[in-house]
Amino acid sequence: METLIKTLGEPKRTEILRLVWAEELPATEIADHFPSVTRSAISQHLAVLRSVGLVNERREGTRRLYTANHAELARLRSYLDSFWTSSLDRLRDLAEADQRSQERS
Amino acid sequence: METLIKTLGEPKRTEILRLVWAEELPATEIADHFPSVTRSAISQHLAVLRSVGLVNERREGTRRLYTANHAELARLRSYLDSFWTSSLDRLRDLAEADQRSQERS
DNA sequence: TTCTAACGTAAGAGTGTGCTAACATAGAGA
DNA sequence: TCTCTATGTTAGCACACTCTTACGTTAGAA
Repeated sequence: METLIKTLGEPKRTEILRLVWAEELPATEIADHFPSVTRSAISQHLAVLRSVGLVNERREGTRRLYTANHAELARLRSYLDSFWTSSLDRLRDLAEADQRSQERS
Repeated sequence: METLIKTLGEPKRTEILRLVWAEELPATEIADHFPSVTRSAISQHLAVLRSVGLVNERREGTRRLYTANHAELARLRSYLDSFWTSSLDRLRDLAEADQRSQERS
């Protein structure tokens, strides 16, 4: 999960994720969306996204077509949700501990 | 938003956030939860969390009490949600463009 | 088979990040 | 006032990260 978050900390990678979210795109076309950096840089970003499973790769001849892996981003979403639910658990635990201490007094 | 994600990319900071999620804690007590690193390291992490608004600080004498800022994490959650909604928009746009091209043929 | 397009990969430079050690500050008591 | 506790800050080291340049690979076209 930590590597997943770190991967999204890079703005170009989240932008790539947006590009391939609803549309399958070849690497070159993705790189064309970033005129400021080299194709190599984008290729390396794609490698990172692939390594953490945020995108899927499909080969077609010499081309490599990428799509976003929605499920993996969904995992991050529910991870954030766990912050809230675990806080409810924690509040419950605190309340119970407080009640026990009052019972003792 | 980028800095917000980068802040959570560090596991000790998310752990700190969990600690102060439902309970106000002084800096020393937070640092005590991390025997492997110096108090100074935790102090620096707290400074980062404070700078992006993920925690609130309250001073009481020489102590500084920290609580999580739930609203800021909620912002990140809805940012992730925007990935899905924007994809719906994008799918709609693609569908409409496709329909127009079919109408032309 | 020889070219070329579409990729990935390796090496190195420059920059950022987390940590420790040492120092600074500010209240609370004695 | 002197001291102790709680805490932040700074300098510097080690490591990780992003980018460019240069090179390697593979599949189709000529």
